[in-house]
Amino acid sequence: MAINKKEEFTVEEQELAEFAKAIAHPARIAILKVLAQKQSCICGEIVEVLPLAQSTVSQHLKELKNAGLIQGTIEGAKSCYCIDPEKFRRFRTTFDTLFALVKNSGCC
Amino acid sequence: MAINKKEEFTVEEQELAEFAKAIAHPARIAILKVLAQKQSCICGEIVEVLPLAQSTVSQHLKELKNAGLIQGTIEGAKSCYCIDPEKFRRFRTTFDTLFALVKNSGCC
DNA sequence: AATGTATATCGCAAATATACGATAGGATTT
DNA sequence: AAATCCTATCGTATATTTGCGATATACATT
Repeated sequence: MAINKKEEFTVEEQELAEFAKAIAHPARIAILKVLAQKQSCICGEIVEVLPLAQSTVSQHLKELKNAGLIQGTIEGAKSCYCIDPEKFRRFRTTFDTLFALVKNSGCC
Repeated sequence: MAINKKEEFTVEEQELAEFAKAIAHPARIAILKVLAQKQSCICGEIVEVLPLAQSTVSQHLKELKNAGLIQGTIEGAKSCYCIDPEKFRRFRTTFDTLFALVKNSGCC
């Protein structure tokens, strides 16, 4: 049981689900907001602002990076994370495709 | 460990995370598409189309219902599910608020 | 009343996510 | 060179999600 059946859906469905999962936690939304506001990309500042341990924040950053919504590069001793607006546009396009289908759906 | 820290974020962040979680699985996206296309709301047809057991589909429907993205009413012996466009608009608005912050975010 | 049909829920197993402390390793500072 | 700082990763505990079969329930049909 609990076999992974995700592969049996379309690529678009899987892609949108992946994006959605990336922002399916308030901590990760908060991280994105911090990155957007600061315009710069200091990891340590995120840890300071969030009510989570450093290791937990690092894990959330990794998930956002895996989904492609942020990029991370090593900047000397520190790590520099920043939003990938391109991927975010793709996220919105994919979501809007679903929304377009759904928005005029009548109810019984 | 693994204490739930979600409460420590803003209501908006929690709300968007909830919506996102609802569509964070390809099966649930597929269900929404079926409901949107058919315009009517027959649960049995969803089970036929998806590569999942009836009980699993029922569970996914429950999660979509909990998130408010669909409504479900008992229609005789059958159950009638349909999309709630109002909630979906709210989803999009909440997402767009994040997107607006993020879209012009420069990178290092 | 008995049978069949449709759907929800229970109980379980496996997988994944969440969270932390400890630790490792690479820079920077002293 | 040693100490310190920053961040990633490992190990671990717990919680949640995913999936199914079996069962219960509610209506429909015979």
